[in-house]
Parts: sequence; C-alpha cells; structure tokens
Amino acid sequence: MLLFHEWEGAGVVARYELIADDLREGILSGARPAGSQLPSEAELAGRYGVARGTVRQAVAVLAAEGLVGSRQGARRVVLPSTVPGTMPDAAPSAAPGGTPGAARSQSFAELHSFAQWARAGGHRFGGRVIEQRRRRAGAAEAARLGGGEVLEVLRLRTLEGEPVLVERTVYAAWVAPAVEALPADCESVTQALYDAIGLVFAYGEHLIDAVAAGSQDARLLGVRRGSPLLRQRRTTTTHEGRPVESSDDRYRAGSVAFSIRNSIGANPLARQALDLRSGRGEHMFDS
Amino acid sequence: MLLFHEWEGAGVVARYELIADDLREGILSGARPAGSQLPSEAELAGRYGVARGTVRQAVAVLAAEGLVGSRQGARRVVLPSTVPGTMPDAAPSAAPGGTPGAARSQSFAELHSFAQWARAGGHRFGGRVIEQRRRRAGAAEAARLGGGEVLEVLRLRTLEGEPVLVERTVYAAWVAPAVEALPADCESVTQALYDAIGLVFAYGEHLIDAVAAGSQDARLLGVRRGSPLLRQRRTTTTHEGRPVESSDDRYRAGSVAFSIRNSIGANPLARQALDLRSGRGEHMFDS
DNA sequence: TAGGCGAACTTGTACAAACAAGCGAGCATC
DNA sequence: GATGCTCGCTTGTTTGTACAAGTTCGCCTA
Repeated sequence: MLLFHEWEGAGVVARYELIADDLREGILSGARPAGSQLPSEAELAGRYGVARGTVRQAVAVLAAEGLVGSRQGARRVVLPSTVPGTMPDAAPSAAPGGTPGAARSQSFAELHSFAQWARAGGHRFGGRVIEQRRRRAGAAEAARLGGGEVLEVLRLRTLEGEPVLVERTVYAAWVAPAVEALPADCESVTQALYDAIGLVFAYGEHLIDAVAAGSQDARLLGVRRGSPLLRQRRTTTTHEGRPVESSDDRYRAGSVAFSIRNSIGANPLARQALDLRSGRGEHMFDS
Repeated sequence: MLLFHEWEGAGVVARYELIADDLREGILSGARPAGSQLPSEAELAGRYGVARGTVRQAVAVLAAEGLVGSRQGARRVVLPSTVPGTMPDAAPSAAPGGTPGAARSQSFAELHSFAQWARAGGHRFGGRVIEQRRRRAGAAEAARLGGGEVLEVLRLRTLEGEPVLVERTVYAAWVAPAVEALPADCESVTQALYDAIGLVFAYGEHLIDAVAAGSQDARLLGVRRGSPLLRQRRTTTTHEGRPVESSDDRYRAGSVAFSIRNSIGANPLARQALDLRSGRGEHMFDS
C-alpha cells in the first residue's frame, strides 16, 4: 500500500502514475489474483486521498495495458495472464534488473530498441555493424524519410551469445552524420543518439510478418536458407513527426516473440492483408 | 466539420467519440495532412461547443491510435502514415464496406475474428471445419481455460479464394456445446456465438512469432513443408475475465501482416524472449 | 548578428460536482 | 421454486476551474 507521505518530494511523477504503479505491483505480485475485483473508484479515491478523476486515470493506464477489465456498472476485474513463460514463475514483483512499475514506460522502448529491451529483461546481448554505406534515397524511401542521401546500416545482434536478429536500417539524411559517428559495436543506438544529439524516437509504425531467410540472413543467423524468420518493419519519427529511420528487422524463429494484450475497447494492433499478386513490390534491401 | 445539430438525437454515442470520429476523418481524408498541427484544445472546445476535458478525451483516442502526437507545451501534430500498402492509395475516407471512423472499435474484432476483419476490409473469404473432437484438458490447458472436457477444432480459412490460415482452437468446456451446434462452414464463429448465447470476446492476449510449416500445415495451405508461417497464439476471455478459448493460428507468409502504431507514452505491444534451449516445451497440438 | 530573456500560448495534472447508464443482489410476486 | 422488478452500487460522460510545466516566438541586449 502506498502511503501519502511517500509522495512528499516525489515531485515530478504524476500521482495517477504512482497509483497505477501501486495497483500494478499488487496485480503482478499476486496480491490481487486474476479474477479478483478491484476496489471501487470511490474507495480507491478515499484510500489514496485523491479525487475520483485521478483514480480513473490510474486504472485507465492498467486497462490500456490489458491488466484489468472494465464494464460500466460492474466492478473492475483483474484479467488472467496466460502468456507462456510468464505463467510458471509468478515472480514476486522483484524482476531482475528492472524497477517494478517501469513496464509501461518501457514498452515502447522495448519494441523499438533491442538493447533497452534486452537489458530490461536481464539478458546478455551484443551487436555489431556488418556493413554501412550512404546512397541516394529511392522513391518510396524519399516519401517515408524525406529525400537526400540516406544511410544504410546492416547490424547483427546477439542474445545470450547467439545471433538472433539481422537489422537493416535506413536513416534519414539529417541523422546520418550522428549515426556514422557511432562506434561499430555500439550497444544501444537509441541511447547513443539521445546522448549525442538529444534525439528521441517518439512514434513508430510497425508491420509484422514472416519471411523465409535469404542467403545473407541465413549466413548471419546461422540457419538454413529458407528457414522461417519473424520480420518487423518499422518507421520511426520524432516528437514533431519528423521521420528518423526505417528498418527491416528479422528474428530467428524461436528466439523472440511479440506479445500484446488487448481489449474490445481500444488497441492499436490490427491485421493487414498483403497483396498476393505483386510479390515483386519494392524491397528495402535486395540482399 | 461536425455541426451541433447533428448531435441532437444521436443519443447513445458519446460526444468525445463523435469529435474523435470527425477529427479522424479529417486526418484520413487528407484534409489534415501529416505534419500539420491540430487546433488547440481551447479552439476545438469552442468550435464543437464542449468543455476542454471532452476535447482531451477525443484527442486521447486519436493519440492511442497513433494518428496524432502530443507533447506538453506544443501543438498536437498529425503523424505520418507510412505502412506499405496504405501509402499509395490515400483513399478519400470512403473505405469499401466500412463506415468511416469505425477503425478503432473494429481493431479488436479485427485482431480476433478473421471473418469480421476480412469483411471490414472488403475481402472475399471463406472457411470450414476440417476436424473437431472433444478431449480432456491437459495441465496447461486446464490452467488457461479451466478444467473439464475441452473442444478442439481445426479450421482452414481462405482469402480471395486462396487458403491463408490454419486455425487450431481449443474451447473451454462451458462454450463447447454452443460451438458444436454451429455448422461446419460457419463464416464467423465470433458472430454466431454472440447471436446464440450472447458471448462476447472482450479481452485477448496474443503471442506472435514465426514457425516452419508442419506437414499438416503445408498440405492445408498448399505450401512446402518447412516454409515460413506467421503464427498468432491467443487466449481470449469474456468481460468478466472468464477464459473462452485458446488458439494457434498460422498464416501463410505473404498473405497477412500485423500492423501497429505506437507512441513513447503508451502501448501494449512488447517483445518477449523465448527459451532457446527447451524446444520440446508444451505444444497445443503436435500435428 | 548572436544570444538571452520573457510573455503568451498550449498541453498536462488535479479537483469538485452532477447526471447517465449498466450491473447485481435482494425482494416481492406468481 | 421461478420470474420479474426495484434499488443501491459502480462505472461512464461532461462541465468548470485552477495551477503546473513545457514550447514557441518575438524582443531586447550585448
């Protein structure tokens, strides 16, 4: 239970975030088991000494994370967590290397930055640049990233010592100099670019599908050509909506999965049909 | 622009939803191009004749969808939409077979129900039951779905006449009778179960990765054994958090992709490491 | 001209109040 | 015993206000 005096001096963090963290910890620790009801908004408001609106903001966070369900008229319930791998060890809230409650703010970084995700999960990881060169932007790239001379980088990343990810990234012209200044074995490009020029990867658009490994993929990942890979294509922009990079990431099958929890009310993930006819549509890399 | 008198009698729909729909249509139609700034909350409040809080709820919806970006102190901006396939045709808001503004409420259904997703996208689709039988629940299944005699169903679904999806679903004991009562060529199981017993699939947890096609997969989908498939494993629950089904869906590579837009603030999608060592962990079906 | 400063603007957080809408349990009725 | 209904509880929506915090841009100064 979060006590009021713990807030004094907390300062920068919003109260609804603190309340959300407190409730989330209760859920993840098992103190509030799946199927149990949360206290009513009125009771929580009284308990934490805040207005009902503040409590609503807090539980809205949890609902967006898929941890609790809401229906008008009925108490909120804790939803079951059934993802394989998270079931067996009902870890008592003290995850290795991560402060409890950081899950939400990590979730974008996790999806975007391999390093930040791996670090948060307590994994041993590495990576290095295989190839890097400037070239003129194609038509579609110019539309996505803006014109000029883009920077194309091929990276191989490892998890627990094994190669799991081939990253083919195209950076917009305006970030190219900063990326070129990075060392070849830079662990976290995202972090390095933030430190160097204050660049924040704020928004992303992702397309997830499966492809067969090409010869280069196969060689780098140590799998047979044609074996299945999980592909994540993404385009990232800054706060202002300025495009930063466009990437084609390919994971070895069985090494990494994407997980999402959604509710009938709101979720950003959707299926998308691909054009079955034009298999020769534009590829970012024809390796 | 939405006019006030259009609301009179609208009744059930919340005003913030109507405002969100109006703004979304402006963005998707191109009237508010990517990079442009939205009017300030105060101005929108005046224009729509509502309080600022209501406007904030509306734009929060758009922000959750990844359509607009927010930073404290700066105007909201329209984010670029760069997913391949949605770029070329900047469809003037009149998508085939879908009312404008329905995107958000569809997004869960789209992710869950193949039929509803395909219908919303204007695709020709079909499907049939290949195999169906009752059996006792395994240990992990009992933990996910509750014990008793579960119902296992194998379905093959087609898109534009071609087989694209093998669906292996396990239904909890309490829904098994209703599922068995459905015809083998039932188009939308979700819809049929709602009509029959008022069942709503409200929450889902999904795990997305890539696998090689097994011999049964290959035969049904008309691909070679070992070719890449996009796999979506999901567990769905009702409003109350009661588990309904657990499914293993495999899409032919190149037929369907998952898309997601996220922001640094909030998103439920995250990577998850898989155990590289134990390849013999539990499988729902060992086909 | 370059840099610093500040004022106006904009979004974020929090509170208080009121009503609408849906749920659930208990009660009364048949 | 089963059915239907009412009432209290709970969440959803909306308004209004106030202040905090960050951004933007123009002005002023060095």
